Amino acid sequence: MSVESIDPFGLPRTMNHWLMKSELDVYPYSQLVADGWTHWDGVRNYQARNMMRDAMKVGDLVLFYHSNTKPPHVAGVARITREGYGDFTSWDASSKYFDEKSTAENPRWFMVDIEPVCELNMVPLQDMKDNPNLDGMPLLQRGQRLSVQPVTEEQFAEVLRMAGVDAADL
DNA sequence: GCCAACGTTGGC
DNA sequence: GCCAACGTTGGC
Repeated sequence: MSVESIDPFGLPRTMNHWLMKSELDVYPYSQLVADGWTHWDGVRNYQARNMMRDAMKVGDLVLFYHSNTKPPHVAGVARITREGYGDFTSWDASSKYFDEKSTAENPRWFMVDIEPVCELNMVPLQDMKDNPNLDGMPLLQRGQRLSVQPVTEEQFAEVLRMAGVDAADL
């Protein structure tokens, strides 16, 4: 079964699901709620960039994951509100994410905008590892460090179920 | 604090 | 194009 939405041309398409990592003490989910929306800047990994530039679509849902905390956990759901565009911090010389090879005319790095959808009861990493329904989820693979990852619709729904939420209610 | 995994850099 | 050195990520 696939979730469909309507694209600007009125054609149905399959919606994608994602997981995005944020360090709890850098940008927690509560900050996203307080801000209302944010641009997801500072990603400097080509695989992650390619997903943001090419694959993330408005309306796609995101598991918001807190890394570098005990326990690491999924904290909420977010939604893509703007598709990939040049990460302006990459051509801002005063930014720690500055990259001299990136310009506004020819961006090397991309970002998307997201907004909060709902906070979740914490779903700890260990609980996801212990759940056989999540076998194969990229986050749980050994050595997986990507800060932006795809998840299947089934995996997305299962994580929400673990938090006591029905994905169909979003 | 440790360290495994992995990406990037740069000499050759 | 290879690969050693180095830096980062991120769980533990």
